Amino acid sequence: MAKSREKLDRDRSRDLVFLKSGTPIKRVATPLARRFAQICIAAVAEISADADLNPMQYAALAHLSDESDIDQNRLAAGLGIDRTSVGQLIDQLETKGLLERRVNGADRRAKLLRLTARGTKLRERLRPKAHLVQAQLLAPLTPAERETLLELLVRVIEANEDYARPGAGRRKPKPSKSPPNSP
Amino acid sequence: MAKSREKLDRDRSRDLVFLKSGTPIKRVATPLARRFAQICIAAVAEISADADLNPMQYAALAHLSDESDIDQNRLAAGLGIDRTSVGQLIDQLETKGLLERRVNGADRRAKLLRLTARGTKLRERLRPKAHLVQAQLLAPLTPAERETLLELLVRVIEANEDYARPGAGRRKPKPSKSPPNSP
DNA sequence: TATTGTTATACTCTATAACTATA
DNA sequence: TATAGTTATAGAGTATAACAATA
Repeated sequence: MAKSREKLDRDRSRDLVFLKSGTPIKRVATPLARRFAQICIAAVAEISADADLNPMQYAALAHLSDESDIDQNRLAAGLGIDRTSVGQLIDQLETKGLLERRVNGADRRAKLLRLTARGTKLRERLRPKAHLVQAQLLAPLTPAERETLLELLVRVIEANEDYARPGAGRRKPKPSKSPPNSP
Repeated sequence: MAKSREKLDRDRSRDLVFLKSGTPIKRVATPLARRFAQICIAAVAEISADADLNPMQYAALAHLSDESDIDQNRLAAGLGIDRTSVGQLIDQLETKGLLERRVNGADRRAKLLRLTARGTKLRERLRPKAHLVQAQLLAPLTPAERETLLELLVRVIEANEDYARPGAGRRKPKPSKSPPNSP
C-alpha cells in the first residue's frame, strides 16, 4: 500500500536537521559523511600546517609510522588514493627529507617506503597534538559512543570497499580524440 | 607514570585495522571519515551521473527539494561550500533549466532559489534510487545501528561546526604582492 | 559600513594516459 | 603479458579577491 502524500512529506522533512547555528543539513549518510570528513580534515590541517604539511602528507607520515617498509601501491590503498597521487605525495615528503624510497631486493620494480630519522622525529613531535585533536573531535560523545562510532564506520567502510576506489566519484573524462582502434 | 615502550607500540598497532581486502586503515576518526565520505560520494555519483549531474549538483537539487525559496548563502551553509562555489553550482543547474533564481522582494540583494517543474520532476525521478543507495550503504548495520550512526554523526558535526567552514582544510594562498597597506 | 551575489582568476588535489623497468 | 613506479598532462572542484547593487 502506497504512503499518503502527507506521510511522504512528513518523512522528508524529518530528514532535515537544523544545527544550533541554524545550518540545515540532511540526516542522511552522504551529507553527514561529507561534513564529518570536512571537519576532520580541517582539524588535522591545523596541526599539520605547523609542520608545513597538508593533511594528506600528514596522513602518509602517520601511516608509515604504523606500517613501515611498504611499497607505494600499498600506501595508496591505505590512503585511498591512486598510485600516481601517492607518487607525488612521496616526492614531496622525500624532498623534505622525511622519508626514503629504497628498492625492494626481492622485486626490483617495487620501492619500499620508510620514514627517515627526521620523519620519525617529526611524526613523534606531532603525535600528541594529533591525538588531542582526534579526541576533541569526538569529545561530545561518551567513551562508549566513540567506540561505537568508529566500529560502525569500519563496518560500513568494509562492506562498501568497492566504492572506495580512487576516482570513483569523478566524472568521466572527455573521450580521447583517438581511441586505440581509430585510424 | 609513563607508559612502557612495549605498551605504546601495542596501543599504536591496535589502531590499524585490516579490511577484508587486506587494505590497512587507521581506526581513527579522520581516516575513517575520509573513506566514508569517499564511499558515499562514489555511491551517489553512480545515480547522479544518470541525470548528467555530479554529486554536488545532485546535493543542491536534493537540498532545494527539502528547503525551497532559500537564498544562495543559506544553500552554501547547507552544502558546506562557500558562496562563490554555490553561485557556480547554481549557474550550472540554472543552465540545465532545473532551478530558477528570483529576486527577493524583501531584500533585493538576495535571490531566492526554487526548483523549476523540470527540476522537481528530475528530483522525484532520482529520489527512489537515491534512497536505495543510501540504504545500501548502511545495509551492513542493523536498523538501530543505522540510527545510532546518523545520530552520532549529527552530534559530532554539531559540536565541531566551527571546523566546517569552506576552505578550512586548505593551505593558505601565497601572500598577495600588494597587501592593503603597502605602497 | 556591511552584506548578497557576480566576475575573474588561481590553485589544490587527484586523476588518466603513456612510458620504462622489471617480473 | 602483467605489474611497480614515473612522467607529462588534464581537469574537477572549490577557493580568494575585487566589484556592483542594495541595505
